[in-house]
Amino acid sequence: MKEKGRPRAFDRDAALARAMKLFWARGYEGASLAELTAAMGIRPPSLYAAFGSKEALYREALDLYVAEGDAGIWDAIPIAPTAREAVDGFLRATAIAFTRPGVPPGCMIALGALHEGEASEAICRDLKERRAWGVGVLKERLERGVKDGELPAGADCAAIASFYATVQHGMSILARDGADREALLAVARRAMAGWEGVVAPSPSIQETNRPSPNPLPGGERATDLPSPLRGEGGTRKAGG
Amino acid sequence: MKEKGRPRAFDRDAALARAMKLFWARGYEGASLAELTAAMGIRPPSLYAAFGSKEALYREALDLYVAEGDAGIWDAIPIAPTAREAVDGFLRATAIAFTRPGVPPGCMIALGALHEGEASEAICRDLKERRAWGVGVLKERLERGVKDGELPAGADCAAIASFYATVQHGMSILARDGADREALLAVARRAMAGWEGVVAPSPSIQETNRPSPNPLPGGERATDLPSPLRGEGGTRKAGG
DNA sequence: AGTTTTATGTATTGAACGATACATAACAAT
DNA sequence: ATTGTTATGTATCGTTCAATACATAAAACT
Repeated sequence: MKEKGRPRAFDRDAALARAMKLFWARGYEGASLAELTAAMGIRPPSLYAAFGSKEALYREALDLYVAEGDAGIWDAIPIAPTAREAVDGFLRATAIAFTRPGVPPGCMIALGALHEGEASEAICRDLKERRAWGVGVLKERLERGVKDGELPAGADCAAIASFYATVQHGMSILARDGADREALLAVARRAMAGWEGVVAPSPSIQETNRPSPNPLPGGERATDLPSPLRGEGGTRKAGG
Repeated sequence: MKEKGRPRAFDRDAALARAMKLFWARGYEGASLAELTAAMGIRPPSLYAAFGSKEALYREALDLYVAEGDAGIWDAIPIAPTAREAVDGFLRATAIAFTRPGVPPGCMIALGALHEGEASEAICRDLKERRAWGVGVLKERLERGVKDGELPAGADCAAIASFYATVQHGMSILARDGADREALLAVARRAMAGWEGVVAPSPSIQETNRPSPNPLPGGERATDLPSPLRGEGGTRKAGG
């Protein structure tokens, strides 16, 4: 049975895909209604009738990105034969996905809205949760690797997952800087080249905890707040 | 000798520091003139008289960030006794700097303007160049490590530098997600735990190049463009 | 045919954007 | 005191923002 009323004159899915690519390229705030409607080939009332609001459109765009825009980066992780191959495949797929011709470089979820006060706060939270979801996917596969005896019993799977997710997030910025596929694959290879050390338990004690005398004169600068950063309270002068 | 005319009634350096922190927290486009003037305690004409424009203010804010806002993350790299300690100190300093109380989490340069079409294009380029500068600092220290015999002769210093810079960029996003200092230090430790593998020549051949049968059915998804992403040309209907 | 329902195009809304005009205030030089 | 110069505060400028009012068009239902 058909719908009542005048039928929609545009392809909703196609318009959504166009919107997704624009949000992907420009971020949530960076994509204006004028640009969106132009890219989607429709006028504002059609957009609002079909999607509700800019924010609702963005959420649908995010869902579409997860479903079809990320090239299945995460799909192979749970079913990879080993944790190592899971992470390796994940990073390789990332390098390829972030440099596909015809779509914006980098990850829509990693780059979508990184500044506080930006977007609708709810969108920032949504993106953050989706990033956390990715870490969880990695973590679960790593934990299975421990159960399988592939990884050492004391491996900190949450920390390992966080590390590789961090590498992947950095690859988004690398891609935005114009790095080509080979450059991203090189990063992926190097991340995997460190695998044995990364998955080893307590890398802090095992590898990197020599007292390490800070060679910089005034070595506490990294913890102190330099003068221009200290002032916090309002020093406003002569109220209006 | 004093200046002619009415003297400035506000502390230019303090106002710039306030502007820097707001740009740092919100990004270039995310910081509005209204917010900036409120944070700086001045009115728009004073801002334009003292700094010229929002863009010029941002450039000065960037310079201030590099001079005093990044907690000297890069300063120790050239003078560290070994390349390994240089990178280790760099990542540790990053973890500390990105989680300092009182300043926004993450890096102003990494997060400042990541979307195309955003900002003034020139600012995107400026930030990109500053990121490339950081990679260069790492690369030069690594090359000295090769000369010193600390690193293997065939080490690809540019690729190693790119890898660790990528990790650092990812740490900005991790910090924006609210990760605490210990979480960032854990990432830094794991990045260093993989050091031996990362700096080894040709990690692709040595470690990670087994044929790796893609376990995902339809394994080419990562290279194909799924249907919603294919349409590129304008299919606009019934022009206005 | 007439009513109901939904979609579209034109035009516009109030708010926020970056940036200024203008009169006045505060200094140096004369 | 007068002039020249720079800074400040008030009040905007024109533009763009996300979002709609309204009349019309195109379908289903009666």
